[in-house]
Amino acid sequence: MKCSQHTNEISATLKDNGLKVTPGRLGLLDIFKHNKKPLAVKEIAKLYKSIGKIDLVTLYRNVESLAEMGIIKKLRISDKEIHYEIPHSHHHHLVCTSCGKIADLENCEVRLPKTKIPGFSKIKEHSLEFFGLCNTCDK
Amino acid sequence: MKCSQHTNEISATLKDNGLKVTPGRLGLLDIFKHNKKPLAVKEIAKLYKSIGKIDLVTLYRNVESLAEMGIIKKLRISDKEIHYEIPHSHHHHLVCTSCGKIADLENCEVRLPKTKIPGFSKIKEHSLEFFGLCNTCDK
DNA sequence: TGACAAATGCAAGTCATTTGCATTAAGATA
DNA sequence: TATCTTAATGCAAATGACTTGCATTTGTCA
Repeated sequence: MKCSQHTNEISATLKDNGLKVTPGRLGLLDIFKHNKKPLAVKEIAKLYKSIGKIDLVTLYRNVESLAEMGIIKKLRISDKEIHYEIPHSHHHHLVCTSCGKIADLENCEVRLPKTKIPGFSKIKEHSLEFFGLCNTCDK
Repeated sequence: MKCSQHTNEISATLKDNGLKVTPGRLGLLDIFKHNKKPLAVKEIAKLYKSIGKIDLVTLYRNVESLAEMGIIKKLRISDKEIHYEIPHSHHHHLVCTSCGKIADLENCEVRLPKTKIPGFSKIKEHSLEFFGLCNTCDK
């Protein structure tokens, strides 16, 4: 079964990083698995209600620890709140600066530089975001 | 004189956008002109002390209105606060996820896509940021 | 199974950013 | 230049995302 296989994989990753496998974390990952778009913690909390109960604080802590181990990615695309998403196919985002709507931008042909930057030893990830107005707000 | 010429230019831009030319705004732009790196509002306030007095709230409001008219660029590179910078030569940033240190990344060879995105009419700007650990934090 | 550290929930705190409102000052007009 | 209109400013207070402290619960592993 693909699903439990995935869960086992996740459990293994959690353990590898010294994190315990808890219902709270599995539920969180389940939400990301079924919502492949950037989610703010408040949105996650709303989605969480259908699968169980969890404290906002725990959500903040779990989301942060999962981001640290690279299972989910932290996105700084909003002025207000941090978003997280599960990395699927390489993509970027388009953000409406008026209403905050976020669209995925697939098949981006960006070439990233392999430049060595003095003063920085480890580059873990990058983020490319586009900002503008969606059709609704541009009126 | 290059300096007053620049100020006149700025004044014109302010007026064109229906904004009044106030000492507060000119001082703010002066700071950006002399500090070509991302600045958080708190840092701006500190720099402002040497040229005059201004309320933090006014700073927030001015920085926002200048960003809206494209005189300065809003950067979402920190988890904690918004940064602004005056656009100089096209560049991106490298951010240390541990201490928050920011480095400019010049001569970036990124090719941006000319893709048309459904649902979005106007794309105003983009931002490409790299996240990692600086030499100091990577120990 | 029992010990132990990590995970959780609750209450309270922190801090960047925003809002309301009365006052001041730019810029247009007479 | 005096006046008028409206945006800009400063202050106090509010908002809201996120964090922290601490007591309790629960995975994990010997």
